[in-house]
Amino acid sequence: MRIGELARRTGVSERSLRYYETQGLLSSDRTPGGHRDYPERAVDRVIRIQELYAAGLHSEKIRQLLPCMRDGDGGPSAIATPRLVADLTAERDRIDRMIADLIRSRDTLDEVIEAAREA
Amino acid sequence: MRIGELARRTGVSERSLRYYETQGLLSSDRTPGGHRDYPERAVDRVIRIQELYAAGLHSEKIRQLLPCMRDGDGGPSAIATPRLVADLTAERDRIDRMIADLIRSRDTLDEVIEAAREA
DNA sequence: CTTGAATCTGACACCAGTGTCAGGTTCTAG
DNA sequence: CTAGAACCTGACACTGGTGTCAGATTCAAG
Repeated sequence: MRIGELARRTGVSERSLRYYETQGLLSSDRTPGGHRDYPERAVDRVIRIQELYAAGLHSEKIRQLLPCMRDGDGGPSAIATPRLVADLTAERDRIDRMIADLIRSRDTLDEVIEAAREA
Repeated sequence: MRIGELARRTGVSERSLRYYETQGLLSSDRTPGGHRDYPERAVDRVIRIQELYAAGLHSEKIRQLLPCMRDGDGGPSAIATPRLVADLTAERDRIDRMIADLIRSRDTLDEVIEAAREA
């Protein structure tokens, strides 16, 4: 599929999709004229990438991580090195703390919203 | 207490504490010489502010929100306006989606980490 | 009083993913 | 063939909370 459709289906801008490519996160075939052509499984991959970005991982970590992930069609094509596992474990713990923080903030908002609803 | 102690106890840099003040999020008394002097409850407030920042709220929203929050000593000093409630509800939903995304990313990392541990 | 630690203000830089624009090329329906 | 939509590359800017530095002032212990 073309970049426009991929953008529409993932909710990620064309700009970002091209950026992902420069970062080695996303590859594409090219038409004879040079237009990008993506396989169906690019949709899942882009969504994963977007989620990982949202989780605060940087391009480089995502790039290292991607080959170790279970892909849409089949198992992972690589196993994380001990070094990478250590990094990812740290990221995991950071994400855990982030989730806890977000829950507290959500509770705070709920409290204020509820107080206003009761008034 | 002084800004150094507040920074230590909250884990927020002095730089950020001063920035919060310029944004109207945090007030302080001043010593005759001009040094900031914080009350004990500033600790909780700073932590709340930090959490809200981490949740993606901008200064302006936090500034509007703070007076409506239940403080350490007593109820809220203001009730959110309908306009603010609408904003906060949108933020709340955004945070909900963010939490869901984070959980997916955490699961992804766990999978990769586990795969490496088994290997 | 002295001295070192702590604090003050103001300014500059950064991060890194994303928005946007320009100017040109490719694709595809009619 | 043609027109318009879609895509290409490259470049510039932004965002906004935070790090950091400089130079001056204040605080508190000896």
